[in-house]
Amino acid sequence: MTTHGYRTHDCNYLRKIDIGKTVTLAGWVNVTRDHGGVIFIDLRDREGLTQVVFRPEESAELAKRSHSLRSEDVIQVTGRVAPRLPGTENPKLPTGDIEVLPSEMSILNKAHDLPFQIDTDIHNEDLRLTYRYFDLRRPQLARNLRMRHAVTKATRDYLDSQGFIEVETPILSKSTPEGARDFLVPSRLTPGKFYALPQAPQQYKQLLMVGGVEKYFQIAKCFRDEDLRADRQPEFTQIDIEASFVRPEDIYALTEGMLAAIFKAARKIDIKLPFDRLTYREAVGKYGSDKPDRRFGMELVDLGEDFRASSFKVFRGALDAGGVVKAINAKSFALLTIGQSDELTEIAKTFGAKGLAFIKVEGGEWKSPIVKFFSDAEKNALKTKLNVEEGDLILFAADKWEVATEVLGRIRLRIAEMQKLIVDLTKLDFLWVTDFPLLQFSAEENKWNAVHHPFTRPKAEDVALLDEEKFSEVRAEAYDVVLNGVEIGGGSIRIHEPDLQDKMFGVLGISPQDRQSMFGHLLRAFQLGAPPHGGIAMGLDRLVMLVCGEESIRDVMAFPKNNRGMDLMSQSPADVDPRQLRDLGIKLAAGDARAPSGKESPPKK
RNA sequence: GGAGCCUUAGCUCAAUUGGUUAGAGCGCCGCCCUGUCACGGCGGAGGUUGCGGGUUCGAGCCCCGUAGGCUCCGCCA
Repeated sequence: MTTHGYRTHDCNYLRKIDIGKTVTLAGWVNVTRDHGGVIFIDLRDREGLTQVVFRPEESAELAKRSHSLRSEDVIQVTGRVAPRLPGTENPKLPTGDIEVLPSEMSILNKAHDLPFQIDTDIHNEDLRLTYRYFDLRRPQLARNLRMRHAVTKATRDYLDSQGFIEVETPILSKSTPEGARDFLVPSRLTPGKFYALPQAPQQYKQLLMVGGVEKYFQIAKCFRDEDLRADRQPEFTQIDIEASFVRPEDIYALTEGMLAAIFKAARKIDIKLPFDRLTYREAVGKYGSDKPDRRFGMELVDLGEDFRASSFKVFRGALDAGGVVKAINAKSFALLTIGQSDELTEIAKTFGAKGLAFIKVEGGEWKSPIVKFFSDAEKNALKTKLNVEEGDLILFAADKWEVATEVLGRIRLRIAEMQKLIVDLTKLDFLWVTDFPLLQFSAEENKWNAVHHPFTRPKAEDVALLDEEKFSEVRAEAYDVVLNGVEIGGGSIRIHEPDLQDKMFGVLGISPQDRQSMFGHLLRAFQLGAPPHGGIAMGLDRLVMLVCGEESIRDVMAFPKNNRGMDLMSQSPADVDPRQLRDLGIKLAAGDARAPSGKESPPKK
């Protein structure tokens, strides 16, 4: 970018070759080193640092004024590029061979008392979020923003190269019954009615396929009114992709190519293609999770065959009831603390186990309350299958498949944290999880819900099961892409036939009237020449988080909200003027909502 | 809705496990310092230990409650 007046170069530009030039720089005072006589300033802009030196013998007046400079003042200096005195060069700085001797200096903006220092660690996230615009100057956040840009740019470039076009879809949209709670927007022009902010552009992207777009993508804002987490914000961004006349293989190849382009652009690394694939049954059976972290071992081992006729009632009973017996071997963890042991038991109970059976191998002995019930054959089976050695801790779960796998999966992850098993933090383990179940029974609602969403296609060979009402066995043409135990994207091939879609709505317990009022447009669209189609949505925030090595998506968003969904900087959500509510035909319920309390914010103009 | 951890100066943290006047570094203010690069030196200001209650001769520390923050479960793909 050319600059007119404010500066001639950025703060990471000048080198030896520029010595003698007269330049103008502008930026923030990073640090001052005031020697009483000579004063050094590290001037910072987003590109880097340049040392500026004020010397009384060059300009007494300037040197005097420079004493008042403090960190984060914004200044502009014009001066001569000079070599540093021999022996005072700074090899740590790219500009460390030179310095600027100003003949002019103006303070563009004075920084008053700082809420915290830019160059020190700060853990008070409350304070950081309140002064987010200030926190963004810290190198780490500045880097994250640029990394995010590199990711979205690589995404757009790659998808463009594959013939995809970016299409925007509405933010003011329609509430749908399935999925997360919607954010609602009252309509002034149709009082009493509401828009909903989109949880994802799902229906729109399918309708774009009906519209003949064939290859669509969008870097799309999505909104879900649910509780927050380190990796969940009420508004977040998806890389949303949909294509016509595709099979899962097409989506896999496209996604892998895109991720390769992203990691190449952002991190200059080549990721290994193609990704491994696990079915949902394999992933959960082996790792106790549908988003397995395979950067460490400790896999779940199935012991059903070995204990089918066991005299140990707990195991035998679980198997007789159609359940499973599984175990993990936490290598060299026999000496865990009481606290750790209690915590693991607590996890087991939280996720539905009655208890947590264990064997500690100490001094050549199997220390365990249950081992006395095992036959020699059973012990030998354990020893072989679990590779039991001195110092190991074996943990068992005997329950329904779903419970036993989840319990051990959660414990596996916690033990990996306790033992710090993930040593290589640069490792990237991508994989596909395929063949998800289509439906899941909700005991709470006493009905079947879509695991993915209601538009997901059942696998062709499982459609018959749908008619037989064997809902738990129906697999979906759906897939997730997982990186290091984090689900970074998911998608499916969709239903494009009105009768199949209608059948699906029926299974989900949506009445014929509701189908028409809520999805009539979609069903009609499917009667006007709908191509087979499918796609995927990638969680951009989570992806960038992993690219940056961060542990929270808040650190890769410019202006995130805190745990309670509040923006501490702008103090939103906030009261609104009563007139705004009146225009919308909204009355706050007395007592419940924090209705007008006398102390209101002044009316907006 | 539930569980865990946390809350001491503007920031990051200490406080000998219940003992006299709550300290340090950075930052801030003042003075000194002409080659530093986390410059240095001397001095100073800055605290209702989140808030409320209790136990005790005595509480930053123990107990109860409460607020806020973060992490997790529920919830959410």
